[in-house]
Amino acid sequence: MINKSIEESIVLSIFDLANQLKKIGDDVYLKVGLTTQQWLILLHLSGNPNLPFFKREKHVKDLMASELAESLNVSRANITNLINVLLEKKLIKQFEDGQDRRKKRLRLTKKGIALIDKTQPSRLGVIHFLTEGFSTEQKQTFLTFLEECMSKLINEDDKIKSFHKLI
Amino acid sequence: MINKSIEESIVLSIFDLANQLKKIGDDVYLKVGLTTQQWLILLHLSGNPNLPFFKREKHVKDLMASELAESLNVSRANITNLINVLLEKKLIKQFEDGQDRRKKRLRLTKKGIALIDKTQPSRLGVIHFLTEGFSTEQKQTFLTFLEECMSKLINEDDKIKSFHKLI
DNA sequence: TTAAATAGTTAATAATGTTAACTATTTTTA
DNA sequence: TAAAAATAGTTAACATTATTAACTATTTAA
Repeated sequence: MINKSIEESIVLSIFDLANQLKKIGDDVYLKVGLTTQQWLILLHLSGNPNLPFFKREKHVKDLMASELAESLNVSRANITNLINVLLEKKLIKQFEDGQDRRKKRLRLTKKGIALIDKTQPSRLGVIHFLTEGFSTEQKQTFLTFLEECMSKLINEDDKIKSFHKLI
Repeated sequence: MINKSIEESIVLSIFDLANQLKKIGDDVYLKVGLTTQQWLILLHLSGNPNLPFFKREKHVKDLMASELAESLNVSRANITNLINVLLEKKLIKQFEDGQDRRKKRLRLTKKGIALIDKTQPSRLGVIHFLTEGFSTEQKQTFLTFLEECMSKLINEDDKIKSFHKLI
C-alpha cells in the first residue's frame, strides 16, 4: 500500500502542470506557426530575465546554440535543427563571433521581435490568471522553492545519482 | 524591454524543473528497461494516491486505457502503443470488463508490482532530498498553489482560450 | 607543438506523439 | 423501439522531437 505524501504530491503535480502548460503552449504557438520549443528559443534570444537560465548566470553577449542546448537541457544537434527552422522563417539571424571563429551568435530579427511582442499579452494574461489569488509572499515562497529544487538538481548531481544506485 | 516578474518566473521555473525531473526519470527508468511514460502508467496502475488524477476523481475499478489517456493528457492511440510494450514485458495484464464489453481493464502483474516496489526507495529518496528544508506549512501552500493552477487550467478552459484570441 | 576541449553540423535512428478511419458496443433520443 | 450519437479500443500513415556517433574547424591547455 502506498501512502499519501505531500512531497510526492508536489513532484507529481509539477509534472502534471508542466505537461498541461506545454499543451496549451502548443495550441497557442501553432497559431503563429511555431512549436513550444521553437518559441522558447525566441524567448531566450529576447533576453527574458525571468528565464531560469538567465538567473543562474548573466549573459552579456548574444547567445550561442550550445548555450541554448544547456538551458533547454537537450543535445546540440537538436538545437541545430530547431535553429534551422527559425532561420528559414527569418525569425532569427546567425553571425560569427569576432573573437572565436568556432562560435556563432544568434539574434532575433525584427520579425522575431514582432512575433514575441505579439504573443506577449496573451501569455502574460494566462500567467496572471493562473497566479492570482496568492499573496506576493506566497508567490515568493513558491519561486524560492522551485529555484532551490533546481539548484539541488544541478549542483548536487552526485547526491541525486547516489539514490539511483539503490535500483 | 521585458520586466522581471515573479509570476512569469514561477511558470518558467515549473517548466524547467519538470524538464529536469523528466531527464532524471529517463536515466533511472532506463536501468529497468522503461521510459518515463511507461513507468508513469505503472504508477497509475499501482493506484498511487499522490497522482493528481486520483485526487481529481476517485476510482474504484481498475483503470482503462482511455482513463490513462485523460490523465497523461495524450491520445488514446498513443496509450495503446505504450500498453502494448508493457504487456509484452509482462508488467501489466489486460482483461475485459464484465459489465461493458467495449472496455478493457488494466492491472499490474506480480512482476509489475515488484518493479514498482524496487524503484520506490530511490524515487522517494530523491523527492525527499529535493523538498527538505521547507516547513510542512510551506509545502502545503505550495501544493495548494499547484492544485489551484491545475484546476483553473482544467475547469476554466474557456477563460484560458479567451486570452489566446489576442493573438 | 601536440593533445584536449569546444562549437557546430550531418546522418542514421529511436521514441513519442498525432490524426483519420475503422470495428464493436452501449447509450441516448426522436 | 429503431436510428443516431457516443464511447472504447485499434490500426496505419505520418510528423516532431529527440538521441548518439562521427566528422570538421578552431581554440586552449599541457
